[in-house]
Amino acid sequence: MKNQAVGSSSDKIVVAATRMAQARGYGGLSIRDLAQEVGIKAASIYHHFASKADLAAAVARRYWEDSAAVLEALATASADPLLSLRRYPETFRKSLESDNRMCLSSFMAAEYDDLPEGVRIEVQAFADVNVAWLEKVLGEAGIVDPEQTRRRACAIYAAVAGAQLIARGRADIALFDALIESYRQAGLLPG
Amino acid sequence: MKNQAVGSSSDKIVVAATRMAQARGYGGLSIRDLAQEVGIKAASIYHHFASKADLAAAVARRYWEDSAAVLEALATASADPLLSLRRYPETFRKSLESDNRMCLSSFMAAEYDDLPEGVRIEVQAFADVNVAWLEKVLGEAGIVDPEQTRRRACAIYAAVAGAQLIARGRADIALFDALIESYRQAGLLPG
DNA sequence: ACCTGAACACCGTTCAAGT
DNA sequence: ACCTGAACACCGTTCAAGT
Repeated sequence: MKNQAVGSSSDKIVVAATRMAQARGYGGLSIRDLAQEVGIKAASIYHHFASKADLAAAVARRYWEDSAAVLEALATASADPLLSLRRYPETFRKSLESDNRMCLSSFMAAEYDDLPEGVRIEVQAFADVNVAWLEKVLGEAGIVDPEQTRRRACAIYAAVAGAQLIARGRADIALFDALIESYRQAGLLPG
Repeated sequence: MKNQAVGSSSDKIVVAATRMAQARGYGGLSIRDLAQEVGIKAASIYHHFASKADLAAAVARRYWEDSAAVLEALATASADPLLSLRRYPETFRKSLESDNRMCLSSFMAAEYDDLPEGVRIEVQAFADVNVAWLEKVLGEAGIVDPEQTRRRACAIYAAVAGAQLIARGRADIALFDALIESYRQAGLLPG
């Protein structure tokens, strides 16, 4: 389940790199800054990861794995699928609460052109996980034409990611809340 | 109206920088690459712009000015506000059509933490222009509770930007079209 | 196994010097 | 006015050398 023992050097690197990438993206992920934060030299990072691309791929993989676990927990915690749907935007809100950070996968989607292949795959996996979860919960809720659940799941994911992006651009978490509420009023999300 | 004469060196720099920033963001905007594309040396860029921040601010300002003009033309071209609304997503689709590029303002919203103050202001102006246009056209169409037009305008802008971001992450313009169509079916955009 | 200093080829930026 | 070569302090990365 865990790829690195909690508290190990590799683990500390991944955790710090995740936070940095959520604030500055793949391009802004600085090996030298990262090393300083972990308390080692830049060259030592390469003892744990073969390259920046490898590190970022590990970071992105762990990111979607953790996200999948959070969504799973959310679905089992609230027996009512409608409540799960209602709480879905909270997973994106949490990033903004943490110093206006954003979803690593959204940031890296923007950086598509400069993304190594191995990172791209893990970034897309995050989207897959979110859409699959939404599709399942939408199906259980039965509020959408069965033939449209997947399309609606994609739409919700894209819209929530967009709300987070625009709110980050203003460092305004209240704007995120207002956007989600507008989605509900418009009928994109269940009220 | 125009800040640089068309065809001048400054103009060529801004045009090339805009395309580069739409593909690689502010951080990925390389002065050396840019100079090479324009056919001068990197140091020469600084004869036209005091710094990378100044150049990026000029780029972002021109970007929202051009965008405002395009939206104005769209509104006057189609007398029916519902038709204007229907065509609004096309303005975001065009970036994807151009080698999977994205909205400069969306990319830079992600880069919020690393954005110089002068650039931030112009980036936010783009959002303001889009929301104001949507608010006006939504009002004319009269399809939304008058007290909710501004909130709905924000929601549409955020959702369309999100659709572009997610479609770029897959280099899949058909996904953008599907997302916009889903927004219409869900009721966020008029059918 | 884990870390490091020194080096490599880059980057944005500055500046004195050219035309 | 416009451009440039050379330099500055950075960057990701490599590697031989340390423990």
